Amino acid sequence: MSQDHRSLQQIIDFRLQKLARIRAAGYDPYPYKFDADTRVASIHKAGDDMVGSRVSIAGRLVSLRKMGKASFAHIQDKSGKQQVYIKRDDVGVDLYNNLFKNLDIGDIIGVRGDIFRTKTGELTVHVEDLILLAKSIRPLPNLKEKDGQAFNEFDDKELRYRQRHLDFITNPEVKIIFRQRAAIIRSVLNFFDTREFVEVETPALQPIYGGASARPFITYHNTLEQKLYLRIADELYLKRLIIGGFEKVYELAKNFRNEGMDRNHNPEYTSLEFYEAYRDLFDMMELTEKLFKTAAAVIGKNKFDFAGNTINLAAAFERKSMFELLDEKTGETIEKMSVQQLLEYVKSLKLEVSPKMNYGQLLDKLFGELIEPDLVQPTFVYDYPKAISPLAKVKRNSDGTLVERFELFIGGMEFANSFSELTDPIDQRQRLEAQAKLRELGDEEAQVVDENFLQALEVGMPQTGGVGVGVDRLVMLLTEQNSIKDVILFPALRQL
RNA sequence: GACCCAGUAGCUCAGUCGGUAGAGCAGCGGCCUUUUAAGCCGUUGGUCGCAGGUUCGAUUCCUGCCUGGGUCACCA
Repeated sequence: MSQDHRSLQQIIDFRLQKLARIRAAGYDPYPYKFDADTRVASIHKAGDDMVGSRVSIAGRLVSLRKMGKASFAHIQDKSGKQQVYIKRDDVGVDLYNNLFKNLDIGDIIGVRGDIFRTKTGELTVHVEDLILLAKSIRPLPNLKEKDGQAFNEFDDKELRYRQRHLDFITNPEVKIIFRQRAAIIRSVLNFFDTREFVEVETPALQPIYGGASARPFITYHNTLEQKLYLRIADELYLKRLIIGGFEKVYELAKNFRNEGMDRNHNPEYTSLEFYEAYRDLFDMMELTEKLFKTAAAVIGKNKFDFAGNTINLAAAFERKSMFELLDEKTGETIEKMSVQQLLEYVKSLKLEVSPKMNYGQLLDKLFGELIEPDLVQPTFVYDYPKAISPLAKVKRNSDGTLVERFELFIGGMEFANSFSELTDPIDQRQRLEAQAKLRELGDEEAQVVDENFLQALEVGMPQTGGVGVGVDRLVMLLTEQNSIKDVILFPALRQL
Protein backbone atom coordinates (compact mmCIF):
# COMPACT_ATOMS: atom_id res chain seq x y z
CA MET A 1 0.00 0.00 0.00
CA SER A 2 2.70 2.49 0.83
CA GLN A 3 6.28 2.94 -0.22
CA ASP A 4 7.11 4.77 2.97
CA HIS A 5 9.95 3.31 4.94
CA ARG A 6 9.17 1.40 8.03
CA SER A 7 9.96 4.02 10.61
CA LEU A 8 7.74 6.51 8.83
CA GLN A 9 5.09 3.88 8.26
CA GLN A 10 5.22 3.12 11.96
CA ILE A 11 4.43 6.73 12.79
CA ILE A 12 1.61 6.77 10.27
CA ASP A 13 0.22 3.54 11.69
CA PHE A 14 0.18 4.99 15.20
CA ARG A 15 -1.66 8.01 13.93
CA LEU A 16 -4.18 5.85 12.12
CA GLN A 17 -4.78 4.03 15.39
CA LYS A 18 -5.40 7.33 17.12
CA LEU A 19 -7.75 8.31 14.34
CA ALA A 20 -9.70 5.10 14.91
CA ARG A 21 -9.83 5.72 18.64
CA ILE A 22 -11.10 9.24 18.11
CA ARG A 23 -13.84 7.94 15.83
CA ALA A 24 -14.69 5.16 18.26
CA ALA A 25 -15.14 7.74 21.02
CA GLY A 26 -17.69 9.51 18.86
CA TYR A 27 -15.62 12.48 17.65
CA ASP A 28 -15.67 13.34 13.94
CA PRO A 29 -12.02 13.77 12.89
CA TYR A 30 -12.99 15.63 9.71
CA PRO A 31 -15.99 17.83 10.45
CA TYR A 32 -17.46 20.44 8.17
CA LYS A 33 -16.88 23.89 9.54
CA PHE A 34 -15.65 25.95 12.42
CA ASP A 35 -16.30 29.58 13.21
CA ALA A 36 -13.18 31.18 14.59
CA ASP A 37 -13.74 34.75 15.69
CA THR A 38 -10.14 35.78 16.30
CA ARG A 39 -6.83 35.67 14.48
CA VAL A 40 -4.10 34.84 16.92
CA ALA A 41 -1.90 37.80 16.01
CA SER A 42 -4.60 40.14 17.27
CA ILE A 43 -4.41 38.55 20.73
CA HIS A 44 -0.79 39.50 21.20
CA LYS A 45 -1.38 42.86 19.65
CA ALA A 46 -4.09 43.66 22.16
CA GLY A 47 -1.99 42.37 25.09
CA ASP A 48 -3.53 42.90 28.51
CA ASP A 49 -6.68 44.29 26.95
CA MET A 50 -7.49 40.76 25.86
CA VAL A 51 -7.06 39.16 29.27
CA GLY A 52 -10.40 37.76 30.35
CA SER A 53 -11.98 37.88 26.92
CA ARG A 54 -13.36 34.82 25.31
CA VAL A 55 -12.05 33.85 21.89
CA SER A 56 -12.40 31.02 19.48
CA ILE A 57 -9.42 30.30 17.29
CA ALA A 58 -8.47 27.65 14.78
CA GLY A 59 -5.15 26.45 13.49
CA ARG A 60 -2.57 23.73 13.23
CA LEU A 61 -1.11 22.17 16.34
CA VAL A 62 2.60 22.94 16.15
CA SER A 63 3.79 22.14 19.63
CA LEU A 64 2.50 20.02 22.43
CA ARG A 65 3.63 19.74 26.03
CA LYS A 66 1.63 17.15 27.89
CA MET A 67 1.97 17.09 31.66
CA GLY A 68 -0.45 14.43 32.67
CA LYS A 69 -3.77 15.96 33.49
CA ALA A 70 -3.00 19.35 31.96
CA SER A 71 -1.14 20.40 28.86
CA PHE A 72 0.12 23.33 26.87
CA ALA A 73 0.19 23.56 23.11
CA HIS A 74 0.69 26.12 20.40
CA ILE A 75 -1.59 26.39 17.45
CA GLN A 76 -0.63 28.27 14.32
CA ASP A 77 -3.01 30.12 12.08
CA LYS A 78 -2.20 32.34 9.13
CA SER A 79 -1.31 35.21 11.42
CA GLY A 80 0.98 33.47 13.91
CA LYS A 81 1.19 31.13 16.87
CA GLN A 82 -0.91 31.06 20.01
CA GLN A 83 -0.42 29.09 23.20
CA VAL A 84 -3.38 27.25 24.61
CA TYR A 85 -3.78 25.58 27.99
CA ILE A 86 -6.02 22.58 28.40
CA LYS A 87 -6.84 20.99 31.71
CA ARG A 88 -8.69 17.73 32.18
CA ASP A 89 -10.89 19.10 34.92
CA ASP A 90 -11.98 21.98 32.67
CA VAL A 91 -12.85 20.08 29.53
CA GLY A 92 -13.95 16.81 31.02
CA VAL A 93 -12.36 13.41 31.24
CA ASP A 94 -13.89 12.14 28.01
CA LEU A 95 -12.64 14.94 25.81
CA TYR A 96 -9.26 15.04 27.51
CA ASN A 97 -8.57 11.33 27.40
CA ASN A 98 -10.36 10.24 24.26
CA LEU A 99 -9.83 13.23 22.02
CA PHE A 100 -7.04 15.44 23.29
CA LYS A 101 -4.68 12.61 24.21
CA ASN A 102 -5.02 11.27 20.68
CA LEU A 103 -3.93 14.53 19.08
CA ASP A 104 -0.59 14.92 17.34
CA ILE A 105 1.49 17.81 16.17
CA GLY A 106 0.13 18.63 12.74
CA ASP A 107 -3.54 18.18 13.60
CA ILE A 108 -5.83 21.10 12.95
CA ILE A 109 -8.02 22.07 15.85
CA GLY A 110 -10.38 24.79 16.99
CA VAL A 111 -10.58 25.92 20.60
CA ARG A 112 -12.74 28.23 22.61
CA GLY A 113 -11.74 29.78 25.90
CA ASP A 114 -10.73 32.84 27.89
CA ILE A 115 -7.39 34.59 27.62
CA PHE A 116 -5.14 34.59 30.66
CA ARG A 117 -1.49 35.13 31.42
CA THR A 118 0.59 32.20 32.60
CA LYS A 119 3.14 32.38 35.38
CA THR A 120 5.76 33.12 32.79
CA GLY A 121 3.68 35.88 31.29
CA GLU A 122 2.53 34.38 28.03
CA LEU A 123 -0.96 35.24 26.85
CA THR A 124 -2.71 31.91 26.66
CA VAL A 125 -6.14 30.62 25.80
CA HIS A 126 -7.63 28.65 28.67
CA VAL A 127 -9.45 25.99 26.71
CA GLU A 128 -13.06 25.27 27.60
CA ASP A 129 -13.95 23.48 24.43
CA LEU A 130 -11.80 21.81 21.82
CA ILE A 131 -12.81 20.41 18.49
CA LEU A 132 -10.69 18.42 16.10
CA LEU A 133 -10.93 19.91 12.63
CA ALA A 134 -8.56 17.60 10.76
CA LYS A 135 -6.49 14.67 11.92
CA SER A 136 -3.00 14.62 10.47
CA ILE A 137 -1.69 11.16 9.75
CA ARG A 138 1.64 12.09 8.20
CA PRO A 139 4.23 13.66 10.50
CA LEU A 140 5.62 17.14 10.02
CA PRO A 141 9.32 17.89 10.20
CA ASN A 142 10.40 18.92 13.67
CA LEU A 143 9.05 22.21 14.83
CA LYS A 144 11.09 23.52 17.71
CA GLU A 145 11.73 27.07 18.58
CA LYS A 146 12.65 29.25 21.50
CA ASP A 147 12.53 33.02 21.52
CA GLY A 148 12.12 33.06 17.78
CA GLN A 149 15.16 30.88 17.21
CA ALA A 150 14.32 27.70 15.38
CA PHE A 151 15.94 24.38 16.13
CA ASN A 152 16.19 21.44 13.78
CA GLU A 153 14.98 23.74 11.07
CA PHE A 154 13.47 22.20 8.00
CA ASP A 155 16.00 23.63 5.57
CA ASP A 156 16.70 21.05 2.90
CA LYS A 157 16.04 23.20 -0.15
CA GLU A 158 15.01 20.34 -2.36
CA LEU A 159 12.44 19.05 0.13
CA ARG A 160 11.20 22.56 0.78
CA TYR A 161 10.55 23.16 -2.92
CA ARG A 162 9.10 19.72 -3.52
CA GLN A 163 6.83 19.85 -0.48
CA ARG A 164 6.04 23.52 -0.26
CA HIS A 165 3.18 22.95 2.16
CA LEU A 166 5.70 21.69 4.70
CA ASP A 167 7.92 24.65 4.01
CA PHE A 168 5.11 27.07 4.76
CA ILE A 169 4.01 25.22 7.89
CA THR A 170 7.47 24.90 9.37
CA ASN A 171 8.96 28.12 8.00
CA PRO A 172 5.93 30.41 8.10
CA GLU A 173 8.06 33.48 7.42
CA VAL A 174 8.48 32.21 3.86
CA LYS A 175 4.82 33.04 3.34
CA ILE A 176 5.69 36.72 3.71
CA ILE A 177 7.53 36.61 0.39
CA PHE A 178 4.45 35.33 -1.36
CA ARG A 179 2.15 37.81 0.33
CA GLN A 180 4.51 40.50 -0.89
CA ARG A 181 4.50 38.97 -4.32
CA ALA A 182 0.71 39.18 -4.38
CA ALA A 183 0.84 42.79 -3.23
CA ILE A 184 3.42 43.70 -5.87
CA ILE A 185 1.31 42.14 -8.60
CA ARG A 186 -1.79 43.89 -7.28
CA SER A 187 0.04 47.20 -7.46
CA VAL A 188 1.19 46.49 -11.01
CA LEU A 189 -2.39 45.79 -12.11
CA ASN A 190 -3.56 48.89 -10.32
CA PHE A 191 -0.79 50.96 -11.89
CA PHE A 192 -2.06 50.20 -15.37
CA ASP A 193 -5.73 50.27 -14.49
CA THR A 194 -5.47 53.80 -13.15
CA ARG A 195 -3.73 54.79 -16.38
CA GLU A 196 -6.60 53.41 -18.43
CA PHE A 197 -4.76 50.47 -19.87
CA VAL A 198 -6.98 47.48 -20.64
CA GLU A 199 -5.93 44.20 -19.12
CA VAL A 200 -6.16 41.49 -21.77
CA GLU A 201 -5.56 37.79 -22.11
CA THR A 202 -3.97 36.42 -25.26
CA PRO A 203 -3.40 32.78 -26.21
CA ALA A 204 -0.89 30.71 -24.34
CA LEU A 205 -1.39 27.99 -26.96
CA GLN A 206 -0.25 29.37 -30.28
CA PRO A 207 0.01 27.81 -33.73
CA ILE A 208 3.04 30.00 -34.38
CA TYR A 209 5.14 31.37 -31.58
CA GLY A 210 6.93 34.67 -31.72
CA GLY A 211 7.82 37.93 -30.09
CA ALA A 212 11.09 36.79 -28.63
CA SER A 213 14.17 34.74 -29.36
CA ALA A 214 13.79 31.48 -27.50
CA ARG A 215 13.08 27.81 -27.93
CA PRO A 216 9.44 26.87 -27.31
CA PHE A 217 7.58 23.98 -25.73
CA ILE A 218 5.64 22.04 -28.31
CA THR A 219 2.29 20.39 -27.73
CA TYR A 220 -0.50 18.92 -29.83
CA HIS A 221 -4.22 19.53 -30.09
CA ASN A 222 -6.12 16.33 -30.85
CA THR A 223 -9.26 17.79 -32.43
CA LEU A 224 -7.44 20.40 -34.46
CA GLU A 225 -4.93 17.73 -35.35
CA GLN A 226 -2.15 20.23 -35.22
CA LYS A 227 0.94 21.20 -33.37
CA LEU A 228 0.68 24.08 -30.94
CA TYR A 229 3.38 25.99 -29.12
CA LEU A 230 3.30 27.37 -25.61
CA ARG A 231 3.87 31.07 -25.91
CA ILE A 232 7.32 32.50 -25.41
CA ALA A 233 5.96 36.07 -25.44
CA ASP A 234 2.63 37.91 -25.79
CA GLU A 235 4.09 40.60 -28.02
CA LEU A 236 2.61 39.78 -31.42
CA TYR A 237 -0.93 39.34 -30.11
CA LEU A 238 -0.78 42.53 -28.08
CA LYS A 239 0.32 44.43 -31.14
CA ARG A 240 -2.71 43.12 -33.00
CA LEU A 241 -4.82 44.64 -30.26
CA ILE A 242 -3.04 47.95 -30.75
CA ILE A 243 -3.75 47.68 -34.48
CA GLY A 244 -7.35 46.93 -33.56
CA GLY A 245 -7.59 50.21 -31.72
CA PHE A 246 -7.26 49.42 -28.01
CA GLU A 247 -4.43 51.95 -27.79
CA LYS A 248 -3.34 50.90 -24.31
CA VAL A 249 -3.15 47.25 -23.33
CA TYR A 250 -1.28 45.15 -20.85
CA GLU A 251 -1.05 41.50 -20.00
CA LEU A 252 0.38 39.79 -16.98
CA ALA A 253 0.83 36.15 -17.85
CA LYS A 254 3.10 33.20 -17.96
CA ASN A 255 5.58 32.58 -20.72
CA PHE A 256 7.20 29.25 -21.36
CA ARG A 257 10.74 28.85 -22.60
CA ASN A 258 12.33 25.54 -23.26
CA GLU A 259 15.77 26.54 -22.09
CA GLY A 260 18.19 26.16 -19.25
CA MET A 261 17.15 26.80 -15.69
CA ASP A 262 19.15 28.36 -12.93
CA ARG A 263 18.65 30.80 -10.14
CA ASN A 264 17.39 33.44 -12.58
CA HIS A 265 15.37 31.22 -14.89
CA ASN A 266 12.32 29.03 -14.48
CA PRO A 267 10.86 27.34 -17.57
CA GLU A 268 7.52 29.01 -16.90
CA TYR A 269 7.76 32.53 -15.66
CA THR A 270 5.54 35.52 -15.23
CA SER A 271 5.92 38.30 -17.71
CA LEU A 272 4.32 41.69 -17.90
CA GLU A 273 3.96 43.31 -21.28
CA PHE A 274 2.39 46.70 -21.88
CA TYR A 275 1.85 48.67 -25.07
CA GLU A 276 0.77 52.23 -25.58
CA ALA A 277 -0.03 53.70 -28.98
CA TYR A 278 1.47 57.01 -30.11
CA ARG A 279 4.34 56.63 -27.64
CA ASP A 280 8.03 55.96 -28.10
CA LEU A 281 10.90 54.46 -26.22
CA PHE A 282 11.52 57.43 -23.99
CA ASP A 283 7.91 57.59 -22.88
CA MET A 284 8.21 53.95 -21.99
CA MET A 285 11.33 54.57 -19.93
CA GLU A 286 9.42 57.03 -17.85
CA LEU A 287 6.47 54.72 -17.44
CA THR A 288 8.71 51.78 -16.53
CA GLU A 289 10.59 53.79 -13.95
CA LYS A 290 7.32 54.86 -12.36
CA LEU A 291 6.11 51.29 -12.40
CA PHE A 292 9.15 50.03 -10.53
CA LYS A 293 8.95 52.81 -7.97
CA THR A 294 5.26 52.23 -7.44
CA ALA A 295 5.82 48.52 -6.92
CA ALA A 296 8.63 49.22 -4.46
CA ALA A 297 6.32 51.43 -2.43
CA VAL A 298 4.25 48.35 -1.64
CA ILE A 299 7.15 46.97 0.36
CA GLY A 300 7.50 50.26 2.16
CA LYS A 301 11.12 50.98 1.42
CA ASN A 302 13.29 52.11 -1.44
CA LYS A 303 16.65 50.47 -0.80
CA PHE A 304 16.96 46.75 -1.41
CA ASP A 305 19.72 44.27 -0.67
CA PHE A 306 19.95 42.36 -3.87
CA ALA A 307 22.65 40.32 -5.60
CA GLY A 308 25.22 41.48 -3.10
CA ASN A 309 24.48 45.18 -3.50
CA THR A 310 22.20 47.79 -2.09
CA ILE A 311 19.88 48.89 -4.85
CA ASN A 312 18.48 52.36 -4.55
CA LEU A 313 15.11 52.61 -6.23
CA ALA A 314 14.45 56.11 -4.96
CA ALA A 315 17.00 57.85 -7.15
CA ALA A 316 16.40 58.63 -10.81
CA PHE A 317 17.29 55.65 -12.98
CA GLU A 318 20.41 56.13 -15.13
CA ARG A 319 19.95 56.39 -18.90
CA LYS A 320 22.91 55.56 -21.07
CA SER A 321 23.49 54.50 -24.61
CA MET A 322 25.22 51.23 -25.19
CA PHE A 323 28.12 52.95 -26.94
CA GLU A 324 28.52 55.51 -24.19
CA LEU A 325 28.92 52.66 -21.70
CA LEU A 326 31.24 50.67 -23.94
CA ASP A 327 33.47 53.64 -24.71
CA GLU A 328 33.66 54.61 -21.05
CA LYS A 329 34.73 51.11 -20.17
CA THR A 330 37.13 50.37 -23.04
CA GLY A 331 38.52 53.78 -23.90
CA GLU A 332 37.83 52.94 -27.53
CA THR A 333 35.34 54.44 -29.93
CA ILE A 334 33.34 51.31 -30.54
CA GLU A 335 30.76 53.01 -32.72
CA LYS A 336 33.38 53.75 -35.36
CA MET A 337 34.50 50.15 -35.72
CA SER A 338 33.58 48.01 -38.73
CA VAL A 339 32.37 44.45 -38.20
CA GLN A 340 35.86 43.17 -38.89
CA GLN A 341 37.51 45.61 -36.53
CA LEU A 342 34.96 44.76 -33.86
CA LEU A 343 35.61 41.05 -34.28
CA GLU A 344 39.35 41.60 -33.89
CA TYR A 345 38.80 43.80 -30.89
CA VAL A 346 36.53 41.32 -29.14
CA LYS A 347 39.08 38.60 -29.88
CA SER A 348 41.86 40.75 -28.44
CA LEU A 349 39.93 40.80 -25.15
CA LYS A 350 40.09 37.00 -25.15
CA LEU A 351 36.33 36.70 -25.28
CA GLU A 352 34.82 33.68 -26.96
CA VAL A 353 33.72 34.53 -30.47
CA SER A 354 32.88 32.74 -33.66
CA PRO A 355 33.62 34.26 -37.08
CA LYS A 356 29.95 33.71 -37.94
CA MET A 357 28.85 36.35 -35.44
CA ASN A 358 27.32 39.45 -36.97
CA TYR A 359 27.83 43.02 -35.84
CA GLY A 360 24.91 42.92 -33.48
CA GLN A 361 25.92 39.67 -31.86
CA LEU A 362 29.47 40.92 -31.38
CA LEU A 363 28.25 44.10 -29.73
CA ASP A 364 25.89 42.10 -27.57
CA LYS A 365 28.74 39.86 -26.52
CA LEU A 366 30.97 42.77 -25.65
CA PHE A 367 28.18 44.44 -23.75
CA GLY A 368 27.22 41.31 -21.87
CA GLU A 369 30.81 40.66 -20.80
CA LEU A 370 32.06 44.13 -20.03
CA ILE A 371 29.09 46.21 -19.04
CA GLU A 372 26.14 44.18 -17.80
CA PRO A 373 27.66 42.87 -14.58
CA ASP A 374 28.55 46.43 -13.56
CA LEU A 375 25.06 47.83 -14.05
CA VAL A 376 24.17 47.60 -10.39
CA GLN A 377 21.95 50.62 -9.87
CA PRO A 378 18.91 50.83 -12.14
CA THR A 379 20.10 51.76 -15.61
CA PHE A 380 18.25 52.06 -18.87
CA VAL A 381 20.55 51.10 -21.70
CA TYR A 382 19.45 52.21 -25.17
CA ASP A 383 20.74 52.12 -28.77
CA TYR A 384 20.76 48.42 -29.53
CA PRO A 385 22.03 46.85 -32.73
CA LYS A 386 19.36 46.09 -35.28
CA ALA A 387 20.61 42.57 -35.90
CA ILE A 388 19.49 41.37 -32.47
CA SER A 389 16.28 43.40 -32.34
CA PRO A 390 13.96 42.35 -35.18
CA LEU A 391 10.85 43.96 -33.70
CA ALA A 392 12.18 47.45 -32.99
CA LYS A 393 12.10 50.58 -35.11
CA VAL A 394 15.35 51.81 -36.56
CA LYS A 395 16.85 54.64 -34.57
CA ARG A 396 15.54 57.98 -35.78
CA ASN A 397 18.02 60.17 -37.71
CA SER A 398 20.57 57.39 -37.96
CA ASP A 399 22.32 55.22 -40.53
CA GLY A 400 20.07 52.28 -39.70
CA THR A 401 22.39 49.95 -37.81
CA LEU A 402 20.79 50.78 -34.48
CA VAL A 403 17.24 50.51 -33.23
CA GLU A 404 15.12 52.24 -30.62
CA ARG A 405 15.32 49.72 -27.87
CA PHE A 406 16.17 49.82 -24.21
CA GLU A 407 16.78 47.26 -21.55
CA LEU A 408 16.64 48.01 -17.86
CA PHE A 409 19.42 46.52 -15.76
CA ILE A 410 19.51 46.21 -12.00
CA GLY A 411 22.04 44.26 -10.00
CA GLY A 412 23.71 43.15 -13.23
CA MET A 413 20.50 41.51 -14.38
CA GLU A 414 18.00 42.34 -17.08
CA PHE A 415 14.62 43.46 -15.79
CA ALA A 416 12.87 44.97 -18.78
CA ASN A 417 13.11 45.15 -22.54
CA SER A 418 11.40 47.78 -24.64
CA PHE A 419 11.09 49.06 -28.17
CA SER A 420 9.70 51.82 -30.19
CA GLU A 421 7.77 49.09 -31.91
CA LEU A 422 8.49 48.49 -35.55
CA THR A 423 5.38 49.54 -37.48
CA ASP A 424 6.71 49.50 -41.05
CA PRO A 425 5.22 46.27 -42.46
CA ILE A 426 7.74 45.97 -45.26
CA ASP A 427 10.73 46.43 -42.97
CA GLN A 428 9.17 44.00 -40.50
CA ARG A 429 8.66 41.36 -43.16
CA GLN A 430 12.28 41.64 -44.25
CA ARG A 431 13.55 41.37 -40.72
CA LEU A 432 11.49 38.30 -39.90
CA GLU A 433 12.64 36.74 -43.15
CA ALA A 434 16.21 37.46 -42.13
CA GLN A 435 15.48 35.72 -38.84
CA ALA A 436 14.05 32.77 -40.73
CA LYS A 437 17.33 32.52 -42.62
CA LEU A 438 19.21 32.39 -39.35
CA ARG A 439 16.95 29.55 -38.32
CA GLU A 440 17.80 27.66 -41.46
CA LEU A 441 21.44 28.16 -40.57
CA GLY A 442 20.77 26.45 -37.26
CA ASP A 443 19.93 29.26 -34.87
CA GLU A 444 17.18 27.55 -32.90
CA GLU A 445 16.28 30.73 -31.08
CA ALA A 446 15.80 32.87 -34.16
CA GLN A 447 12.27 34.10 -34.71
CA VAL A 448 9.77 32.67 -37.15
CA VAL A 449 7.71 34.45 -39.81
CA ASP A 450 4.17 34.96 -38.59
CA GLU A 451 2.13 35.75 -41.69
CA ASN A 452 -0.99 36.64 -39.73
CA PHE A 453 0.94 39.15 -37.70
CA LEU A 454 2.51 40.66 -40.81
CA GLN A 455 -0.86 41.02 -42.50
CA ALA A 456 -2.24 42.73 -39.42
CA LEU A 457 0.71 45.10 -39.50
CA GLU A 458 -0.02 45.82 -43.15
CA VAL A 459 -3.42 47.15 -42.13
CA GLY A 460 -1.54 49.88 -40.34
CA MET A 461 -0.31 50.20 -36.77
CA PRO A 462 0.13 53.42 -34.87
CA GLN A 463 3.55 54.13 -33.49
CA THR A 464 3.69 52.31 -30.19
CA GLY A 465 5.90 51.98 -27.20
CA GLY A 466 6.05 48.45 -25.80
CA VAL A 467 7.73 47.00 -22.72
CA GLY A 468 8.24 43.53 -21.29
CA VAL A 469 9.12 43.09 -17.62
CA GLY A 470 10.28 39.94 -15.87
CA VAL A 471 7.88 39.92 -12.95
CA ASP A 472 9.59 37.14 -11.02
CA ARG A 473 12.78 39.15 -11.12
CA LEU A 474 10.97 42.25 -9.97
CA VAL A 475 9.66 40.22 -7.05
CA MET A 476 13.16 38.88 -6.38
CA LEU A 477 14.49 42.41 -6.17
CA LEU A 478 11.74 43.75 -3.96
CA THR A 479 11.71 40.75 -1.63
CA GLU A 480 15.51 40.53 -1.66
CA GLN A 481 15.65 36.92 -2.81
CA ASN A 482 18.59 35.62 -4.79
CA SER A 483 16.87 32.67 -6.43
CA ILE A 484 13.83 32.72 -8.67
CA LYS A 485 12.82 29.47 -6.95
CA ASP A 486 12.25 31.44 -3.78
CA VAL A 487 9.66 33.71 -5.39
CA ILE A 488 7.81 30.95 -7.27
CA LEU A 489 5.51 28.79 -5.17
CA PHE A 490 6.21 25.61 -7.06
CA PRO A 491 9.44 26.01 -9.03
CA ALA A 492 10.18 23.51 -11.76
CA LEU A 493 12.07 20.46 -10.51
CA ARG A 494 12.81 17.17 -12.12
CA GLN A 495 10.16 14.60 -11.33
CA LEU A 496 11.49 11.84 -9.14
C1' G B 1 26.38 21.70 -21.24
C1' A B 2 31.28 21.94 -18.01
C1' C B 3 33.29 21.98 -13.16
C1' C B 4 32.79 21.87 -7.64
C1' C B 5 29.90 20.30 -3.25
C1' A B 6 26.16 17.35 -0.94
C1' G B 7 22.79 12.91 -0.26
C1' U B 8 23.39 8.28 6.70
C1' A B 9 16.36 7.09 11.04
C1' G B 10 10.22 11.06 9.85
C1' C B 11 13.53 15.97 10.82
C1' U B 12 18.60 18.06 12.07
C1' C B 13 23.24 15.91 12.07
C1' A B 14 27.73 12.85 13.88
C1' G B 15 30.65 8.65 12.44
C1' U B 16 33.30 4.46 10.22
C1' C B 17 42.26 5.72 8.59
C1' G B 18 37.56 -0.72 5.06
C1' G B 19 35.06 -5.15 9.87
C1' U B 20 27.24 -4.04 7.56
C1' A B 21 26.07 2.46 12.25
C1' G B 22 25.18 6.65 16.57
C1' A B 23 23.00 11.25 18.90
C1' G B 24 19.22 15.00 19.61
C1' C B 25 14.34 15.81 18.33
C1' A B 26 9.92 13.32 16.63
C1' G B 27 7.40 8.42 17.62
C1' C B 28 5.85 4.43 21.23
C1' G B 29 5.08 2.85 26.87
C1' G B 30 5.18 4.92 31.93
C1' C B 31 5.21 9.33 35.64
C1' C B 32 3.76 14.36 35.69
C1' U B 33 -2.78 19.81 36.74
C1' U B 34 0.96 26.96 34.70
C1' U B 35 4.63 24.39 30.59
C1' U B 36 7.27 26.72 26.63
C1' A B 37 13.63 23.55 22.50
C1' A B 38 8.94 21.19 29.33
C1' G B 39 11.19 17.32 32.42
C1' C B 40 12.34 12.17 34.24
C1' C B 41 12.54 6.56 33.21
C1' G B 42 12.24 2.94 29.40
C1' U B 43 11.95 1.89 24.10
C1' U B 44 10.86 1.06 18.46
C1' G B 45 12.86 2.63 14.07
C1' G B 46 18.22 2.39 9.03
C1' U B 47 19.06 -2.28 1.88
C1' C B 48 24.28 4.75 5.11
C1' G B 49 20.89 8.12 -2.80
C1' C B 50 21.15 3.90 -6.89
C1' A B 51 24.23 0.35 -9.67
C1' G B 52 28.74 -1.88 -10.67
C1' G B 53 34.13 -2.66 -9.41
C1' U B 54 38.34 -3.65 -5.96
C1' U B 55 38.48 -6.64 -1.39
C1' C B 56 37.99 -12.35 2.76
C1' G B 57 34.75 -8.13 3.87
C1' A B 58 32.28 -1.67 1.21
C1' U B 59 28.09 2.78 4.25
C1' U B 60 33.60 4.01 4.02
C1' C B 61 38.05 3.26 -1.57
C1' C B 62 37.21 3.50 -7.24
C1' U B 63 33.82 4.12 -11.56
C1' G B 64 29.17 5.21 -13.56
C1' C B 65 24.31 6.97 -12.74
C1' C B 66 20.20 9.69 -10.09
C1' U B 67 18.63 14.10 -7.33
C1' G B 68 19.57 18.81 -5.40
C1' G B 69 22.74 23.08 -4.40
C1' G B 70 26.77 26.36 -6.13
C1' U B 71 30.12 28.49 -10.01
C1' C B 72 30.67 29.25 -15.21
C1' A B 73 28.55 29.32 -20.38
C1' C B 74 23.46 30.82 -22.87
C1' C B 75 18.74 32.73 -22.28
C1' A B 76 14.13 36.93 -19.15
